[in-house]
Amino acid sequence: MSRRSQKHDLVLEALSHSGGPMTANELWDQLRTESSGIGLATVYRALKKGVDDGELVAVELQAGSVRYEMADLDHHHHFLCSECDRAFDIEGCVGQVDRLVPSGFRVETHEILLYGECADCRRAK
Amino acid sequence: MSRRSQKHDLVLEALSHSGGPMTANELWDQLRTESSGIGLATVYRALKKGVDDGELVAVELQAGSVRYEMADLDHHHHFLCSECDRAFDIEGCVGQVDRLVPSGFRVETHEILLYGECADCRRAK
DNA sequence: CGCGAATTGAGAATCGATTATCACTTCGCG
DNA sequence: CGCGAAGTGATAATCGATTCTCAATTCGCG
Repeated sequence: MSRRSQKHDLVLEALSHSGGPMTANELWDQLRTESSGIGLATVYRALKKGVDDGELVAVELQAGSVRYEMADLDHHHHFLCSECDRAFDIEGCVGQVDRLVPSGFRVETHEILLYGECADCRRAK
Repeated sequence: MSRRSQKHDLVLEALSHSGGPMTANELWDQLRTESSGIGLATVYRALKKGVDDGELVAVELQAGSVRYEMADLDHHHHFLCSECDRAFDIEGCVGQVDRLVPSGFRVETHEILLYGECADCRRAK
């Protein structure tokens, strides 16, 4: 269960503490200024391996940016701040989502995405 | 209220009949084989103008692809087929979505996205 | 310590999506 | 018909995201 390398650990570590899914770039920004620093390529490598190993999942909330989150989280959804562009996890789920689907279709999963302004950005005004 | 050109009409026309939001490429594929043909650049121009004029809205359901739909549709959501990658409109909405949001956040809008297999793809098996 | 394998970082290369360019065509109108 | 403005299409250029390359570094282990 030990992770292969320190840098990969850094990435998974960061994701397990973040309050929401992060892009490669966000992770890089955060990690490169910390203690040891990290290269963008390494962030991408860690993310890819994480997904391959089933530890991470990719979430696509926007065109142009794939975010990643830990695969073992409970069912939840996301909030995307239109101001700072950060994504936040949201607990809970509304019921009966699946019954919206037209007959003949088969639902595998669903995503609920709330758009708006996060607490930090509201406070900052 | 008359639209500026035939080609722009073609694009809006196609979108008003599609059962869901479409990408520039999907529109191009569909329109270039029809009667008059159309260039990809023109599709993009029509989409941009449509959004600027408020007739179209962009919907981002996936990383890497922006789709467009008519702006005057009733509140609805989307189904994305994991097989053929097409998007479909879904009528209705579950209630109380907004109450999921953590305190301090302000929700402007929301999207519900169902993933699965569409009727056509299921039938084709 | 000392070697071979794996990891890393910086930057180049690539990739798909979108936009810009420019010569040609079409349209509105006198 | 004849002109100028607007629209169009093919393709080149651009853009941001991601991947590749390769030399340097670090790690596991005898």
